[in-house]
Amino acid sequence: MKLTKSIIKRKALVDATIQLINEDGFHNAPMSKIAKLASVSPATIYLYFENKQDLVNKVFIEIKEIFTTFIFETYLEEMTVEDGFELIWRRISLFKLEQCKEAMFLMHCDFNPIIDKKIREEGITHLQPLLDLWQRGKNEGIIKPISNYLLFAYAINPISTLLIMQQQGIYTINPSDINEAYKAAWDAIKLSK
Amino acid sequence: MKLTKSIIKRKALVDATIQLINEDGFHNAPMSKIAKLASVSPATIYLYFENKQDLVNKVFIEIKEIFTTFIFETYLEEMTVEDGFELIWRRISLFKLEQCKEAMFLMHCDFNPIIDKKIREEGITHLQPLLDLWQRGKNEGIIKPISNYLLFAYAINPISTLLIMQQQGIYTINPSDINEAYKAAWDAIKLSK
Amino acid sequence: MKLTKSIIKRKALVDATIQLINEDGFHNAPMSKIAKLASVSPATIYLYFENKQDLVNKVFIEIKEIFTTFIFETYLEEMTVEDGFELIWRRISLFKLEQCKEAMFLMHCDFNPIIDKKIREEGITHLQPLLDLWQRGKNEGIIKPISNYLLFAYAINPISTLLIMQQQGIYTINPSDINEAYKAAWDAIKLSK
Amino acid sequence: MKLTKSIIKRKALVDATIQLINEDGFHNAPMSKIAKLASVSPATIYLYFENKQDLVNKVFIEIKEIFTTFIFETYLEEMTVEDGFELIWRRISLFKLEQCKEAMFLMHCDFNPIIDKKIREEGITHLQPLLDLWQRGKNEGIIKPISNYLLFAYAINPISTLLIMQQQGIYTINPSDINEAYKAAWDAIKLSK
DNA sequence: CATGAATGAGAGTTCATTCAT
DNA sequence: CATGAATGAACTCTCATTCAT
Repeated sequence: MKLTKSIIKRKALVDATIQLINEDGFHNAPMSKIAKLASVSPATIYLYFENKQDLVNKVFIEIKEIFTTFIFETYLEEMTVEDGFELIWRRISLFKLEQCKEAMFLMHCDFNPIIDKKIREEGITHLQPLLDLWQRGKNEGIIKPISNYLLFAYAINPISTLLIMQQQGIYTINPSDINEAYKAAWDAIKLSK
Repeated sequence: MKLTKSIIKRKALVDATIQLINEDGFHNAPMSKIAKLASVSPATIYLYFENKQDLVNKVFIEIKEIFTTFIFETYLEEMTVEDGFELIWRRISLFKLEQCKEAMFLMHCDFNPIIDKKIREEGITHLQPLLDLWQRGKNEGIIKPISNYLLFAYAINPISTLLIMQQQGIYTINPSDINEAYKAAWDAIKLSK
Repeated sequence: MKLTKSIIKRKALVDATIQLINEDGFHNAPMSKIAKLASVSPATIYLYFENKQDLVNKVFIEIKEIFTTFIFETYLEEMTVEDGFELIWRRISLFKLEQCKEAMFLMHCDFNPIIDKKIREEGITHLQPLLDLWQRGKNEGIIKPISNYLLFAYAINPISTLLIMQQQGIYTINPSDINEAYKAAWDAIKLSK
Repeated sequence: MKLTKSIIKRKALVDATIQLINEDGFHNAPMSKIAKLASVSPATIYLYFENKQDLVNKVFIEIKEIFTTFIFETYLEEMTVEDGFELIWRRISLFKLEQCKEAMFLMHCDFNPIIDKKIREEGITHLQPLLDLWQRGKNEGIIKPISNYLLFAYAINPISTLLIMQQQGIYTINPSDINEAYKAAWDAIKLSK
């Protein structure tokens, strides 16, 4: 796979978009600034993307894909519910902590009306293998028989809350937090006897 | 008497700001649109607020104050840790579900760089009575001995996640969810023997 | 002559106008600022003046009248040309140095297109007694037989140049300058044998 | 070649600025009007200048430089004091009469608080060769031993007064005036035996 | 007479987008 | 493919003026 000049430029644009929207918000991330950070002309953006909306949409879709691939990369359907959940949970946390620029960008888009409604309406369907695992857990009496959205809100999203607070400079996540966070996530959704 | 008119106009501006920033984001909520929704001239905004930044800052501070007052209104320090926590938790949920415009606006501001850093840096200090309660819970061996930020992320914030998803039209919270959510919150932070 | 409340307010407005236009220029001297400095409501200005243009025009005319009255107050037509000129010259200088706010304001208006053309077209006709004196001086062979405008430019206006430079903070007029200035003025216009 | 177009547009903007500020004053010379007179979009101004203040500052500095270069272009330090002074004086007059738009603009800026203080504080230092000449004249007992600012006010600035009056339509400079003006200037500053 | 509140019109400025090269 | 120059539209904000009281 040859990395032509074009691909490099496109990548630079995607990275610049992520960085600037994270730092300054969608407003205050003008095309000219994005272009400058990517070291291209503003006009060049329009060779790769239709317009600003399309740029943000495409970046969102691509990053989300990378995220989804990453978190399920090591997951096997044969795993037990608890093992599978922990694995996925730790992959998600790993991604959010190590690729936090990308993770922050996804959260921005989830929350702000900056990407097209249609794209955002997919909701949590990209987590399908996790949803399937939870279903299995419910069937086996291991996971609470509650809505997937509740499970998501209590088991998956809190780590994002921590990340946001860290990004805002009001909290610093330290290594032991991760284990404690996992414990809390599991306690929140597991069915106690 | 003379103040009445002013107060009405100011209130209309605050409401318009909340609604438009919720719907369209800070960008795409131009002063002219805010003015029109509040049925005043754009110039009138500047009689009540110094500029757009000041408008958003002030709305944030005022709504946050209303929120904080509301959630602790019925709380008494004599309550047991578990009773106190449940009470506060339910007041928070009640506010977020019934005054969801205001709640959404607060979340917008917590996440986006649209209000001044100094104001946002207060973090979760406005929840002081809850933090004190948690401290008591930790001392009594009832609450997990983990960071308040972790407790917040797992016990308080998930309800916001649900609200956002509902606002986005991808989920509808139903009455039984609230009880299940409370159970999950408590399971996540309580110290099991 | 009773100083009613009205007259006091009008005077305050005139003074405020002079001060603000001197300090900040016509632009940057908004009606609201003028009103505030005069301690009245913006609306009150319109009880005394038709609009901003009218305000500036009237202030100009009134100050110019005060100036003209002052500089000829002690002049007698029986004086010799040289005595009469020196007397008027020194009265002009005295006014410009001691009532320099008012003097600066007149200069502003002479130079800027801020007062109505018709009013400014009067030119130097308000100096009629001086022009008459110069005519006498020309007839008597004491003053150079050149245009009154030239005489004005060389004998009267330079003191304004000094005042402006002082106001700008690039020069400080000291007492001996006045005598030297008078000497230069006289040398410039007197007819040498 | 590529720069040509830019230089043309920039020049048009500078000219438009001079003309409009002369005619209407700093106030009443809105960017939109300047743009229209220069036949460009308002936004284009901001490609060449940071803002309105910067535009006026830069125009002032550039015109002043042209003026200074012009008036000393034919001057030689070997000249006698009287010859040198007459030469410079006549170059100054020539510039003010023939490039009167530019000359008027410089006067506007000298008088009004429309350019930055720092730039205006240079005062008459741009006339250094003339100031040196005057010093020589004082040493040789040819020029009155008085402040350079007095010399400036009486020998150099009066021609501006005439120009202003002409611009205002209340006087018309005729050719013989120039010689008479020079005579008056010299009489005002030369030391009589 | 006097006012504080209100505003329409227009100021300076920015920005997503286009186009000649 | 890539660009710098250019722009119309829209933004935030100001101000001379008015009006209900």
